[in-house]
Amino acid sequence: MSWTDERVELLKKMWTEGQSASQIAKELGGVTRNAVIGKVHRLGLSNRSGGQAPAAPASAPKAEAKPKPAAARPAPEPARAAEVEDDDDEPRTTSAAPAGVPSRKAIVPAGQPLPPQPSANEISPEALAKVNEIEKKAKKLTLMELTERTCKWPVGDPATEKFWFCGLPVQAGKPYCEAHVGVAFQPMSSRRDRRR
DNA sequence: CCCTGATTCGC
DNA sequence: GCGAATCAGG
Repeated sequence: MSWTDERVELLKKMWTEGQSASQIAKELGGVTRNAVIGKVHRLGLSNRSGGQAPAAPASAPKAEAKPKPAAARPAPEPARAAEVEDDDDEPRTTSAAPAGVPSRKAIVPAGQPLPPQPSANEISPEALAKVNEIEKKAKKLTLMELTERTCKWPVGDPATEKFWFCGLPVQAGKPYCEAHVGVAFQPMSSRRDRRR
């Protein structure tokens, strides 16, 4: 595969959107993430545009050159339904998942395990905010698409069609992504202390 | 281990 | 210019 105009554009677009090199590579097809990264560099969009690279004299051994793209991202793009096949014309009874803590106001079949309900009470507002944030980027995987390393946090009502799993990459050996781990594993109740 | 981007260097 | 291999970090 060669870097046609279109492909380069898609690359730019996705990179700007904050997609990872591997995701871009997957989307483009026929290239590896290395290829993508290499191209990104050649195109000179490794760092955020606008700002000029601070003149880095060859004599300066910049040990902390970490132009992390993440820091470059000005604002998360609004979710654009691209690859997700969402063509059912089905009436959205529950409507799009409000995102946030998996809510199940609707009917939950008896006997069905509820989604991980974080004790419904005091959860770091920050953690919740974080969850809301990342759920916009959720891959919205189906049960079948889950792997050992995709976040298995359920969103929506299992009884409806509008149900999916976060699907973002988990980090350690945890079942959830970073954000969801935050609300899933609460630090044990700060019980004054329970000396052994 | 999984992932990320960064860099190098033969092609 | 390209990208696999490698490096460096989380």
